[in-house]
Amino acid sequence: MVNPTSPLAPSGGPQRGAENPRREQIRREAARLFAARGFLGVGVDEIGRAVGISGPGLYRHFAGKDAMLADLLVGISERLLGEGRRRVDEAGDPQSALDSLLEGHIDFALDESALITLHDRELLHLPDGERHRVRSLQRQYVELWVGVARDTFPGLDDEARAAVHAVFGLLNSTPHSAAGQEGARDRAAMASLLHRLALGALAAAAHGTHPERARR
Amino acid sequence: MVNPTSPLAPSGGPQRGAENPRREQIRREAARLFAARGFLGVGVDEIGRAVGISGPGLYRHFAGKDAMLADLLVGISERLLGEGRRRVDEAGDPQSALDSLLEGHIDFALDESALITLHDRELLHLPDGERHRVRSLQRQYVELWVGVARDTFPGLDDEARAAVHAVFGLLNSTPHSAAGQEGARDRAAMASLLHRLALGALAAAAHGTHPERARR
DNA sequence: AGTGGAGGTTAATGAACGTTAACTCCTGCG
DNA sequence: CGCAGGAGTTAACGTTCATTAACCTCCACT
Repeated sequence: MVNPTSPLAPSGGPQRGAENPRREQIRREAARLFAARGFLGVGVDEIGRAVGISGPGLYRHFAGKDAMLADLLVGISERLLGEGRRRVDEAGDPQSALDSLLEGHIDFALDESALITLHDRELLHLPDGERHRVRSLQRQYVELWVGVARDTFPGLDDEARAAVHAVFGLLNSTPHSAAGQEGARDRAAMASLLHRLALGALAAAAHGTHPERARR
Repeated sequence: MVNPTSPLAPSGGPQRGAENPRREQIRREAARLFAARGFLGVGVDEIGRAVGISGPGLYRHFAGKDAMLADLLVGISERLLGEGRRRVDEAGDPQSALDSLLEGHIDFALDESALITLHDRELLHLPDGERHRVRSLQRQYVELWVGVARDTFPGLDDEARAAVHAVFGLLNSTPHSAAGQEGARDRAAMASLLHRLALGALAAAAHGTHPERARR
C-alpha cells in the first residue's frame, strides 16, 4: 500500500491535478464544502458522498481530514506565490508589475472563490507543521507585494505592509459580494472594478497623512 | 426559573452590558474564543472555564451555545447599523457623512477586532431565524453606505454595492494585519491609514472604467 | 492461471461534545 | 423562621464524528 501522505507523483510536479483525477475531484468538492460550512462543519461522510464514494474510502487518497485541508491551503499559497513571482520577474517596471500582481490575484479571487475563502478562514485548523508552512508562504507573498508597492508608490512607508494586507482584504471580498444578492455582475466588470479600487487605495495611502479632500 | 432566551432587561435597553455583568463577561470571553478557534472549535466547558464557572453553568445565562453566537452577531449588527444611522443623520453633507461612517466603522474594527472577525466568519453557524435577522441588519447597513457613497461620488453606478463590500473587506482586514507580525502600529496611525485607503478606493472606483495611469 | 495491489465497502471503536437531570448553596424577603 | 429562586455543581445521556479493522473486487501483469 502506498502512504497517502506522500502522493505518487513527484512533489511539485508540472501542473496540478494531472496526477490523480480522484484526488483532484476530492480537492474540488472538499474546498466547496469547507467554504460553505466550515472545516469542522463538514463530515468526511459528506465529502465522500459528494465524490460518489462513501466516508472512509477517502482514506485511500488522503491521510485524514486534516491532510485534505493542508493540501488545499498549501496548494493555494504555493500557487499564489509562484504566479506572483513569475509575474514580477516578467514585468518591466514596477507599475506593470503591480498591475500584473493585481490581475493575477483578481483572477484567482474570481475563479476560485472557495479557495480564497478557505485561505484566511481555516488556517487555524491546520496541524502545527502545515500551518507554519502556509504562514511562511503567505508571508513571502505579502513581502513580494510590499516590495512592488513601495517601488510603485515611493510615498508608502512603513505603512506599506498594512496597506497591502488591507488591499488583500479588499480583493478577497468578492466571495461576500458575489455570492450575495444581485444577479452576478459579469466577470470583466468586477475585475476592472477591483483593479481600480485597489490602485486607488494604494495611491491614496501613499499620498500624505490626510486625504485633504482629494476627491472630485 | 427565567427563560434565558428572553433576558430580564427590556430588549433594546439603553446601553449594552449594564444588565447583567456575568452575561457580559460570557459575551466577552465567548467572542474572544470564537474568534481565536472558531465557533465549532470551542467547547462550552472551555467558555465556562474562561469565566470561572464550569460547563453547563452557562445554561443559566444563555439558552445554548447557538444563543451565545446569536447574541453576539445580532449585537454587532445592531450596533453597527444604529451608530451608522445616527452618524448619517447628524452629518451635514454627504462627504462628512461618509467620513463619519468610516470613522465609526474603523473604530469598531480596531477596538473590537474579535467581533469583526465573527461578523462574517460565523454567520453560517446561526440557526435559521437568527441568521436571517443578522443578514437583514447587515443588508440595511450596506444600503446605508451605498446611499452615502453614491451621494459623495456621483460617478459610482451599479458598482456602488460591490465597491462598498470591498471597502468593508478592506476595513475589516485589521485583525489579519494587527494580530500579525510587526509591533503594533499605534491606533491613530492605523485609523488614518484605513481612512485614506478606503476613500482612495471609492474615489478611484467612481472615476472611470479604467485607471489610465491615474497615479503620480 | 494466478497474484498483488489499488480502491472500495460496512462495522466497530473511542473520544468529544451539547444538553439535561438532579442536587446543593446562598441570599433576599415576607 | 422559612422558603423561593437564582446560580452553580457533578453525573449521565445521546449523538456525532474521525479513524481503524476486516473484508471484498476488480484489473494489470508475469
